[in-house]
Amino acid sequence: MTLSEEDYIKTIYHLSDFNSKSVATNAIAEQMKTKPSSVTDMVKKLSEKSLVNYKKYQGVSLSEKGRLVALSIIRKHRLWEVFLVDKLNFSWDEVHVVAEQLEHIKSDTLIDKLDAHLGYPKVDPHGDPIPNKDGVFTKSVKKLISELPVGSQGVCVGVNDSSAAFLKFLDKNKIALGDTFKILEIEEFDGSVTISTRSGSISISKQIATNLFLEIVDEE
Amino acid sequence: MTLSEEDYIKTIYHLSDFNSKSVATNAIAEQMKTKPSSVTDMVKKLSEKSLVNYKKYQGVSLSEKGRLVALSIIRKHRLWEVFLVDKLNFSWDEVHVVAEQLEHIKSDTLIDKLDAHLGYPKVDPHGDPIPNKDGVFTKSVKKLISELPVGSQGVCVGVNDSSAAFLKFLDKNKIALGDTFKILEIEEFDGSVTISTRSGSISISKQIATNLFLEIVDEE
DNA sequence: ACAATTTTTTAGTTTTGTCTAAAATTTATT
DNA sequence: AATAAATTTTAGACAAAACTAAAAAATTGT
Ligand SMILES: [Mn+2]
Ligand SMILES: [Mn+2]
Ligand SMILES: [Mn+2]
Ligand SMILES: [Mn+2]
Repeated sequence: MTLSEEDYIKTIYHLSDFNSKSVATNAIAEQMKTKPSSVTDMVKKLSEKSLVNYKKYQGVSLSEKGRLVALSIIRKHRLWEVFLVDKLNFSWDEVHVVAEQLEHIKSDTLIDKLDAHLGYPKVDPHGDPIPNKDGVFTKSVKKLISELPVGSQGVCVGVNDSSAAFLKFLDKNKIALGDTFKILEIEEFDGSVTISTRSGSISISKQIATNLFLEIVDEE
Repeated sequence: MTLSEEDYIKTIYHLSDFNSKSVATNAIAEQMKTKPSSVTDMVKKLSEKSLVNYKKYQGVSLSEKGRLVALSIIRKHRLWEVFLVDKLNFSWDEVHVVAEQLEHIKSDTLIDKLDAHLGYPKVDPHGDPIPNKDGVFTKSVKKLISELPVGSQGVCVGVNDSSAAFLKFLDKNKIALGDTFKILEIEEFDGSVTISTRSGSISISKQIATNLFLEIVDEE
């Protein structure tokens, strides 16, 4: 597998919503910052290798083989992210770009030994689950703050938007993975939400509420 | 810089004997397992970027700029080798192939933090020095066992041949970096050398003697 | 010195992944 | 249902990095 093929497979996986549903050529092109005609060429090639299911004008979906390739790349990406944060003291908003490169290093031994060295982590620094060698991972029952009713309580376990800008914003506002939040009030007018934290209660905008995942502890 | 350009620069550096002397097209082709015509094409390209000095039919040498690029790649290669051995428990004969990939990861922050994490090592697992950020490194005064007279004593600090086969041979014969050896006898007939180790004295063939470096402690 | 050999370069292809422009197909609108 | 708009594919071209075959230059042997 070439680096480029791997990037296409990963993009198709993410756009198909972990659901192996059909993805549009234009969507892939936009995500990969390339042209639709280039996507068509590559999709044909991936189809030849039976990594994707493809019929002209019908969109593309990952085959089971392709899904396993995607999960193996995602496993590597997330393990490297854990390494960068836990061992090299990167902050969680810096690791993604470096992991984009490291995920393409080819060595099964390397990734096994890295996994062991990190103590077999289950999630990456953004709260996303790390698949095992066979592509199996536990999809946690997490919900966006914006989807929860007043009174819900849970542990912050992930972000929807993992851009450096958003992650920096969270750091500045002392919101971190592992924090426990309770929904105190939802403002109908603008969708902003008041939540309680250890250090008191704060109000977060609707935009923030739609980008933070809680793992529900208690739903009164 | 592309991955391929980096590999050419590194090869030219090694073939020029760390000496910026002129290297033959055929030598590069052989080392890189490619054809001389491909080398000529690439050398022209590197010359355009003033990474090498090149005149038709005159061979090629690294410019100062090219030398610094080479040292930066070698720095990365050797730091990753230390990481693989010290942190991930690779054995020293397995690390080279993986480091060949890792050396191309582009992130200054990454390599700085890796260096710190490893405790700023001075040499890699094969005894080769690690250049600092500015390309400065201490060239140790090491000599091949085959070049030393009877009575010499020194610490084993490096290998000339770093193939997996040779490194495995050393492990099997309980020869490791850091061991102290003394030259007891040199057999004129076949060039084999008897050396004393902690565990007794052993005889090594001429071929081994020309591939092990000692840092001289005492030369009687 | 000059012919033979070796080394190096040039010229012309190939493969991978990209692009633009145009054609084909599907989807949306009246 | 017909037309307009958007999406997708095809056709043809290009840059990077490799190759083969042939030409040019340098080196070696007599
Ligand atoms: Mn990431
Ligand atoms: Mn992540
Ligand atoms: Mn090495
Ligand atoms: Mn080494």
